[in-house]
Amino acid sequence: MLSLNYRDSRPIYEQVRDGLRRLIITGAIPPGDKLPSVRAMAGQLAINPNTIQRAYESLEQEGYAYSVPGKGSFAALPQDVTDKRREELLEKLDAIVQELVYLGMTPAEIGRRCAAWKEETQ
Amino acid sequence: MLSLNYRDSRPIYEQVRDGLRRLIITGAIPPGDKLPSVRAMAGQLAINPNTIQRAYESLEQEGYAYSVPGKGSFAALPQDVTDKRREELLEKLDAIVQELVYLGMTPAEIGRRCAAWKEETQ
DNA sequence: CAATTGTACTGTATGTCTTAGTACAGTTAT
DNA sequence: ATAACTGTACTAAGACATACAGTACAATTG
Repeated sequence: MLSLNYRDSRPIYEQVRDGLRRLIITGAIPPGDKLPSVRAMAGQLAINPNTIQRAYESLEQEGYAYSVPGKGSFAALPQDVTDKRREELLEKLDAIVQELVYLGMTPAEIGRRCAAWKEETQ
Repeated sequence: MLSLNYRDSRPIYEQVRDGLRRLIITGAIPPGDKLPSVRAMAGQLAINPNTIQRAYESLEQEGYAYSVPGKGSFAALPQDVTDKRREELLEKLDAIVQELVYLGMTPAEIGRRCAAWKEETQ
């Protein structure tokens, strides 16, 4: 379900959170579906349950999950959260385009590359 | 010349390095030009000289600068470094496009936005 | 009742970041 | 030559984040 990269400079709990966010946004984990329990996820990834709990807390604070004591944690994907995420990504997109332009690429060239983007190439 | 954001989660030395990289890539600091001395830069930003030295070390390791003991540190922008940077940025671009597509935007829509990018709007 | 769930603690170990201070060799300007 | 600069290399200390270990409790489920 998820994999950790210990060469990555990002903390483990951020890798877990970002990985789950990706699975939720892509629909791999539909909203309402139950996430693995804190202890199960920790055992599967061979890390401390506290680290998973922290990842779930962060994910819940972002709006991509909610937890019910005694029942479990569940995926969520409300409209306002996706709207906010889209704005964040567009800001990053603009910054990257700007630097690419300074590095010699034309906006049209970058635009063609984005428009030609295909899911199966990823 | 540069500004620090203490709310930013990135360490200071990375902010300095990234800021200088940007100034060099955009041409604000032409290759061969002298960067502020470690101590001058530290005084201007009101931080420790060690932190600036670390930023310069990192910048030099990336290839955007070179240092000469007794003389100073200087900007650089060799072709192979810009090529590598462009590859890094294109990878990030693809990842962002992928997520934007899952969030409902079409590749064509994203492509148009990039193609319409204007420097003066930044 | 027993097992599982999320949650909340305490404590410890480790690594990174930053500052402070000192020192040395090379370069530049006086 | 002398003084003032330059990059560079250390040590030491403190603050902070990360991760792990262990324990505990209330709510839910079988």
